[in-house]
Amino acid sequence: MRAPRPNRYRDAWAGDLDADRAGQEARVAGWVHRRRDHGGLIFIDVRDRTGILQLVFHPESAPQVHAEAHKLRSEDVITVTGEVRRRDPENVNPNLATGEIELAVAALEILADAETPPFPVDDDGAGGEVNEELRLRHRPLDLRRASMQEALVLRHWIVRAMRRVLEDRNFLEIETPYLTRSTPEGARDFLVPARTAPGSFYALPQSPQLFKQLLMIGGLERYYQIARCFRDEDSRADRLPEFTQLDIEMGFVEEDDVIEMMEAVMTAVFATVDFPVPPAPWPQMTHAEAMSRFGSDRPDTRFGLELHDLGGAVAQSEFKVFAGAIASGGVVRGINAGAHELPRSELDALTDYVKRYGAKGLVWAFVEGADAWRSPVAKFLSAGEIAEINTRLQASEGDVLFIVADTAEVAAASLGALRLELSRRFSLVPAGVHDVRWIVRFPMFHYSPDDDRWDAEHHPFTAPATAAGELAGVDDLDDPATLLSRSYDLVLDGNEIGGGSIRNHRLDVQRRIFELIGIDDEEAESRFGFLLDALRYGAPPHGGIAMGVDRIVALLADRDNIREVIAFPKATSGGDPLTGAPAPVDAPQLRELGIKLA
RNA sequence: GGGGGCGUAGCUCAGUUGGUUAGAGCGCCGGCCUGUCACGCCGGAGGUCGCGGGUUCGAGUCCCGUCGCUCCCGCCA
Repeated sequence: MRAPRPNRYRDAWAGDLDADRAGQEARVAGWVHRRRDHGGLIFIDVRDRTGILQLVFHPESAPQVHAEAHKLRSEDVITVTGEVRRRDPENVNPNLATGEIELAVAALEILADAETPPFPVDDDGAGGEVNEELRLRHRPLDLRRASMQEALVLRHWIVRAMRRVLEDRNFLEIETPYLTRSTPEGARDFLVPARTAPGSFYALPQSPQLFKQLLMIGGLERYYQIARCFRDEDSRADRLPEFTQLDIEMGFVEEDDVIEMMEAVMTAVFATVDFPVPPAPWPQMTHAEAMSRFGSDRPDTRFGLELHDLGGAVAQSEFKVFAGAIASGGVVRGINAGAHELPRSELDALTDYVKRYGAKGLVWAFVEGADAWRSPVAKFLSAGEIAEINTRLQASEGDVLFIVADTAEVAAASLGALRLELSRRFSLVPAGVHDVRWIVRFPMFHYSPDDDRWDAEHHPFTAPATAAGELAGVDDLDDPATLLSRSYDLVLDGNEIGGGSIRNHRLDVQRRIFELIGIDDEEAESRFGFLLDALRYGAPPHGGIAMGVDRIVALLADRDNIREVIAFPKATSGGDPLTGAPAPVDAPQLRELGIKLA
């Protein structure tokens, strides 16, 4: 790291000093990381952003300073001046970057006392993980920990790599509004009451989607933005109400143009942090294939255990669970988990596991021969049926099979989740192996039984594709069930890290899509009139993508939670333990906004 | 909205079948210590067992409720 401009507090970073400075005077500043007070000699580890440096206080050479150093405690803020000394060989600490040197302190100034911290600030101390709410409540202290500093530094380098590639390719960084218009559909909006229009509200953007399309229509081809997005939905380990996207849109492009651009961006990101992935171009798998082989639209393809259809083998079976599922339009699908012996308790646990995804049950079977099983359902199946299932699952003696009979959606969701659970139990993902791939051609619509209508799978601004993969015109849009979209998601090791699509630049197609999802002309005009207007005056073909910055950083930093790579995250509940947000506001504030609490 | 896990000292945790004065490691405070680096040794302080109610002769432990954190399902165009 570049040396700091010398000032009253320091002329060197603690973690940067090395033997080249031996014999010279240096001034460093930082926090007391740890003290080892021998009564005579006192050792203090001082810590700044760059690392740790050992200070030595000698009683003879600087008695007053030595006496002062007795008072130092964890997290006190100090600045010291002294001579950089090479350590004797037997005193070198190989675990410390600055372990070959130390600073013999001649002058000490305590800049701030610290109360005893509520939790240890060092990562390598004894004890386990500190309660996360406590960490968030004292986030400034928590941020001093090496693991948090590393994560935020990594985040900086990742975003920097993204910007560099985009700037090399003539992208413009443009900001879009945070106070915007609510367009319900999709996630719940965060609302902001408008003082100047009582009863009316701004909404915080769920994404800059419409604005970036308007930028393309505005001729500002090639836009990007590191954009904060807001969705008022429940949190998860990889999902918070407030999150960051790398948002991109390009004019005069098709799928391949966006994909090639993003492969360049992500290749730079992976290289920056030495994350080993296969070289681009990355494989493209259709959504249909992903669902059928892996039961997921973000498949982890680093291990097998693929799903296989067994419907043909059991449609006529005496076993009503299987035959009935087929008869009522469902499916019977299974996976071969390989040769494993599982106790009944684990089989029961796996059954409970798939029930979370809506499955009514889980059929398990241990293969004992070409047409023989040990299984609770073996007696309901003919030898021929068992043999056919074994063949379809490529099963051999000793393998354990899992089968679900249900609707296509439930079978995919439960077996897709089961395969991931089994991969954890059996440690099936090889260490150090990573997989990046595109999932393309999502269905344009999905049917929502609750609302009895078709909803956009991605969003209603996505361009439809015919089954042949052609750009669809209005005439092709009559059967929502069969329509695909010109969309693409980027998946890393089974995690969706980004997604986008080619958009509708033709007014007639856009209107037809609104119609198909139950938005009539009047409603479309009132809610999206500004977009439809813009489409009237010459919109270029355009498309783009949005990447989940928090997720990308968490995966590359090997954290299992995006809160670990965000400086000031919300807790799972949506609250902020640091500031206490959300919090009640004064009555006058509410009055001014024309709001009366129920 | 639903399900699982957790909540005991400043931190991380243990606490058996309900039974004497609730423990450990780290941290903290005091003393000793001149080559440590998770320094060492000796001594000490520190508890609303998340909160409220109930059962019981007796509750950290059992029951009901509630709050907080967390993971998951729903939700997330």
